[in-house]
Amino acid sequence: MNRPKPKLSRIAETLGVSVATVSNALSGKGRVSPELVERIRATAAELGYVPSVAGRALRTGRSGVLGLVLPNIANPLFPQIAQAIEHAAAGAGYGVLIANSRGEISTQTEAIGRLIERGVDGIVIVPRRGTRIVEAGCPIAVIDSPSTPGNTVSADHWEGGRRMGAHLRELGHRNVLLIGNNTTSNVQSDRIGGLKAGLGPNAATETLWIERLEAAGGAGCPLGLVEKVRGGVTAIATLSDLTALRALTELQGAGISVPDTVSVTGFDDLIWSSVVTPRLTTMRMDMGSIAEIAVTALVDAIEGDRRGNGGEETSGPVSAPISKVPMELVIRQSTGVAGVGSLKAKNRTEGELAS
Amino acid sequence: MNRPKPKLSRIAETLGVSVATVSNALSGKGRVSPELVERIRATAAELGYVPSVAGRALRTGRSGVLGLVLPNIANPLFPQIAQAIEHAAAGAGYGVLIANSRGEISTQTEAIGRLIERGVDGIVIVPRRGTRIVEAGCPIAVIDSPSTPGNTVSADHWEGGRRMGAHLRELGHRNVLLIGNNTTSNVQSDRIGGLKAGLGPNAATETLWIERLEAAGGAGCPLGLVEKVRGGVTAIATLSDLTALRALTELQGAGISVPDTVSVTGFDDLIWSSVVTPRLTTMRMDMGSIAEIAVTALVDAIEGDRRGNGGEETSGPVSAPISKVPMELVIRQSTGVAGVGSLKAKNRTEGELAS
DNA sequence: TTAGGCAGATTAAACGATTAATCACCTTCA
DNA sequence: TGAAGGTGATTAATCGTTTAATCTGCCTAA
Repeated sequence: MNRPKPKLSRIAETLGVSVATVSNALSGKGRVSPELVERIRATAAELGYVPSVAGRALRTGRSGVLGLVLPNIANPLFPQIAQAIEHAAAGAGYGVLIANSRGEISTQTEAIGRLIERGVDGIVIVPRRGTRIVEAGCPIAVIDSPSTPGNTVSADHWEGGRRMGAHLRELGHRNVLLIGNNTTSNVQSDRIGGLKAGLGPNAATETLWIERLEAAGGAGCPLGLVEKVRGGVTAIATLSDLTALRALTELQGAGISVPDTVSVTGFDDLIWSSVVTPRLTTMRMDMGSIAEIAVTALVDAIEGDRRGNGGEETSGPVSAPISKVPMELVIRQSTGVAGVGSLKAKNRTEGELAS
Repeated sequence: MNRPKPKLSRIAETLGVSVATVSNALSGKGRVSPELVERIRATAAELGYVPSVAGRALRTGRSGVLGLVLPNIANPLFPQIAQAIEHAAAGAGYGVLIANSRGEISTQTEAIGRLIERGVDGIVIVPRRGTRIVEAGCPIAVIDSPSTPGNTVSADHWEGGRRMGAHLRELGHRNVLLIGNNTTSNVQSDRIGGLKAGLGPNAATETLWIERLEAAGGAGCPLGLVEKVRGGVTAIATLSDLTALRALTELQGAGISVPDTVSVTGFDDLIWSSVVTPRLTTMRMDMGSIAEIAVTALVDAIEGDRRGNGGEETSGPVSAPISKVPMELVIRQSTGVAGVGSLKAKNRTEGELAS
């Protein structure tokens, strides 16, 4: 059991051929007779040969590693993104190096720098809202929103919003409260725009921004939803499942029934959306497709550098053939027909504990 | 602006010295006169020199990259872990390559293999429950539970449970429902054990396992908490915030007040715990310390290979001086004194309940 | 005076893979 | 018979860094 990491030269001397031939056989590039290729493959497998990434990287100038920069690694959406990117990258033969930018814009630049120093071939980045990445010294795939300049691919947030709005309209909701986090996010503006379009011109909407509310009331302060419901709101459409959850518990804690009295919707289909009671109606992103498109575009740019355009190094955002990926409406239990259990009917319905 | 990636030799010829001297000066290893070191440092900075990871890796045999394997990348705890590990690794000068094992045991082995092929110097792994990692061809830091053999470091889940139990006992709870996911997790057994110890011998406890419940009732099925509360349970201690959330909404949806009628506790302090109403009392892990200890132990093993024990390569789980990190009790609004708003009191005010 | 020692540099050999250039040999056709 | 062409393999250079070994003066002590 004394095999100190077999290298090309070991295979070569085992078979009595040159390293170059072994390399050619394994990569299928040079001219090697079919039967020799077969023998080389066999002994390589037998010896458990694993090419040295370092050696290859040094020679070819490419590391086979992609960087992944996320705006806020603690974001509950992160697992989905990371998993999807990792999977897509692995499929294309790339590894994924992570870096977080902790929401700070300076840290984001620094994180990119660290990745470059580590020799990544390309970077997938979900930019901090309001940031625009232009240059970085290597190809970049930007996942933000279709309305962001330089965006490579993302979910079709506007259309997602529109369909969610339509869903509520079809249920008869005409007085809807919209809740977002902050006004500067392109993703959130897209969703809001779509939501309003889907609800149609006959619906009355009001928009609440949590960031503003908390600036006054402190983090985690009540959103004052009970008053809104008393004021006639029959549906609350949030721009994130986290907010939906916050709304849901605030309402339930006040004894307001969801969805009988008021419907609640979210966005993103986060992990808990399907375990809470009532299970959350939400709009899911197809992270798999998004990741696949982003990684493919990136890899094309990386490998195109070597082949096609002689020496013209891509450096900056790449573009993909498809840049908007449809979202999927997941109808569960938190939305219902408007007016079923209006606040007046509340006492009667709540009495039936066993229902 | 024509700087095609300055390398050592460029600095060398700019100053008219040899590459070796430059290398020595920059690494502080050989013998170089202080003033020359200074000059070399200066021109290196001026030229914007960045060492080639590939070249260094090839020569030293070390890549400066750590692998991170997670049992289920979709786990809501993942962001915290990934962020902490990435931060600790960056502090030690290492990058982090991610790999997910999608919960499958075979995928976990395969993920480890891919990391090794990419030349990682060490691996941090949160093993799938029930798995035991013995060998992998490089140093490994295992983050599981103190009662797992081969564990490197983890939170003190038992003590965390004990303190949570004590908290409930002090509030007067003597009839407590425990909810876990599955019986095979060491982490969960530790927490349950501690919980029972903390509640003391005078408390009656019953344990619910979600995995079993769902095997019969389907994923996301009701946990039947209302009946338990009717049966006299005054507190529900869950082994995860996700479960706590599930319990909380199930109770609230049925019109049961938390914490007046029943207290609910979680574990892990996940992102939403502080935004739901009532905010969740939970037990937080110090992921920062855990990650720091894991990475330090790993780096010691990696760099010790080269120096101390000549040629004796560490390969497999490493151990750390401190292996149990205290958890922090976060008391918020979901726990209260037992018996404040018992179901009987509730019945009297709100009228009789059906069935 | 000279051997020894040391500081401060240089030389040169790796590390493992890729690849352009070259070579030896065999066919084939003029 | 000999030149051209093709096939299958080899040679050798190269990627950028590290590091053991070596070299060159110069200072000191015997």
